[in-house]
Amino acid sequence: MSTRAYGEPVTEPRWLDEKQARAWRGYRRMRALLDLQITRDLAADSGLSDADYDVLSNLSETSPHRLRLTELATTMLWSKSRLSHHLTRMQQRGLVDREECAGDARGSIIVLTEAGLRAIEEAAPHHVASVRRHMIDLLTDDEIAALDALTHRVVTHLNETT
Amino acid sequence: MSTRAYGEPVTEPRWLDEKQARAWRGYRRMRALLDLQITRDLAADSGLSDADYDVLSNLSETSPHRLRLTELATTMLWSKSRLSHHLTRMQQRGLVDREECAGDARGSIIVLTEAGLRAIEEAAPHHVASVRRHMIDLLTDDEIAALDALTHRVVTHLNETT
DNA sequence: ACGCCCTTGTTGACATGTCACCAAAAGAGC
DNA sequence: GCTCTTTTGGTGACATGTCAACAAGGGCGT
Repeated sequence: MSTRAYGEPVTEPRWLDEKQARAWRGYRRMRALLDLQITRDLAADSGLSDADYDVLSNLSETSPHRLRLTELATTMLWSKSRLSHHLTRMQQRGLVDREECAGDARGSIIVLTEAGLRAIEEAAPHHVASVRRHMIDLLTDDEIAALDALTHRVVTHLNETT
Repeated sequence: MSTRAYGEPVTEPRWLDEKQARAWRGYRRMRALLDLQITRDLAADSGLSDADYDVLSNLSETSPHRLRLTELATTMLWSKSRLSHHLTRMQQRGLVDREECAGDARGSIIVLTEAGLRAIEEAAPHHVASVRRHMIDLLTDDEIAALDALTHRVVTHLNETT
């Protein structure tokens, strides 16, 4: 006979075993600490926030340094609202600009300005050094390979989960 | 003779090689997608935010279900200010309570309420299932071990960087 | 052309996080 | 006991993120 009391879930939850729990907690802690450190480095070296850097980085990787707002939002996994607000602030600082979209009067094309380009070009070397120092250079080749494989599998799964 | 122009950095930045870049981008993307998904699951299953869950989880893991604010903040890597604000909101929802600290009149002891305990106990199984579904169960034993080793090494390094 | 529905980007209200500052109390040195 | 410094937790102003609603335009069928 079952010992399950009224209201208890039918299936006993499958808790994480010790190794899984260690890995999960380690991931969470690394995530938090790495974020703090990289944010600090970025602000100290370049006066940019993570969000600023991401926007500039994505824009600078396109050929004519411009993207539709929706496209940029999708790439960055941001809501259009969040991006619009953030771009307004970056525009006031002269890092990006908005252009009208030929062929779609609703459209807003986000352009990397000269100042924005300079900002990301100056920030990038410091940022890469920071990423190396606090993570990449601490890993073996095998670990880099494992991280690559594992993260891409999880990403694929999450993309399919819509 | 050097071709370094005036103002250029003395040392050429060591960019990431292809494998490192793939791993780094994969990590960043997994981080973002996993966050979104787990936040969604948590809200849908339990009506809690990530922040709520973290607070409740840390409190529930202590013996008498209470912690000094500073201690909790340190454990969570949050600022005292952020924690204080968040606790005020959680207190209004009845999930936690503040007690005076015997022996230190400045002190604020954060207590998990009955409602808070119920909330975390109901949320936990769903949350673990979510973590499994979107990450842990997608990894091999070797990958779990690699993740464990790698994250703890990075965490140790970051802790030493003060 | 017209009606209909979808997409686009923005906005304002509100939730949350950050930062600088503060009062009160604890702790250290004398 | 008495300064002086540090720690503690909180607060308000402000920066940032979320959410729902919106106006304006595109695209489609007829």
